[in-house]
Amino acid sequence: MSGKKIIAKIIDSLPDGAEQSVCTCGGLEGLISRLPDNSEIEEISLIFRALADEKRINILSMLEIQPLCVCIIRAVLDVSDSRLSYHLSILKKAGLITGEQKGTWITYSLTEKGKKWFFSCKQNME
Amino acid sequence: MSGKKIIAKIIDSLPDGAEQSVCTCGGLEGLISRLPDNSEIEEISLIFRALADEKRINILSMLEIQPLCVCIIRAVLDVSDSRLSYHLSILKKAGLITGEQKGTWITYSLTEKGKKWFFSCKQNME
DNA sequence: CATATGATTCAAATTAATTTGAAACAGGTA
DNA sequence: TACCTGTTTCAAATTAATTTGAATCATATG
Repeated sequence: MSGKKIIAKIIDSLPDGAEQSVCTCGGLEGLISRLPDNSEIEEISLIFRALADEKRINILSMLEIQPLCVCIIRAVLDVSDSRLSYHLSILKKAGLITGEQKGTWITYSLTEKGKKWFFSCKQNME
Repeated sequence: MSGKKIIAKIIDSLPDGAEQSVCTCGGLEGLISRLPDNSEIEEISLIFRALADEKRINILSMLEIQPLCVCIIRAVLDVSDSRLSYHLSILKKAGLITGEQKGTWITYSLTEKGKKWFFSCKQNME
């Protein structure tokens, strides 16, 4: 079934007058065409899922002050090693932080992406 | 146990040299004092949890274009009524959208908060 | 090389979020 | 009133995220 036909079918299922209410954007078709594409939506929600945890927000808050080794983060947050590693890995996968080995220790810091997102978060909370 | 004593205990548990690495922010104590407080952290993660879902990002994208009734959103996203209601309720609880009854229909739109967060999300994705 | 320490990985258990379908609710109309 | 339609609510089932503790890895040092 073609795109046009699918849209026609959707419109058909709407109550009377609903389609007309979509007036400023080229109807249902215009609406659908202006949604972000799937890969972008996936990337956005990967980042938001990474940000959607209190421990991880605390980690970002600490790293915004200065790069820190795992043991300091661990001490401040009072969590187990493996639990902290898990949260760090989520932030790393989302591209918000990066870790650099320095001898035995690993020092984490915000990436540019991490700084950008955390900064706008802070702004929006003001 | 007092705050100072707790911090002293934490420092005690750190490997040699770790505390000295926290140099630019007044040591562990300075670090802890600069973390956001709990209520703020909770509010932030409520918002991020609301944003951490692909359907909900799509909903916000649609509402950014114009206010829409439930049946249009439902048609575009192709989800069941109850599933859509669930996602709308999450966004509403986070204060990102608001619904206004217009006759039989309910029209949802972005709140100021919703616009602010969604805008900075778009900016960060550029 | 053996050992110690900082950090990660893995699988199992727990907890939280999402989906589903049935039932209920609310406004409009005959 | 009774009914229809758009929407929400609820409980049960499913799926995803998080936590836990043991095992492993990696680097430094005796």
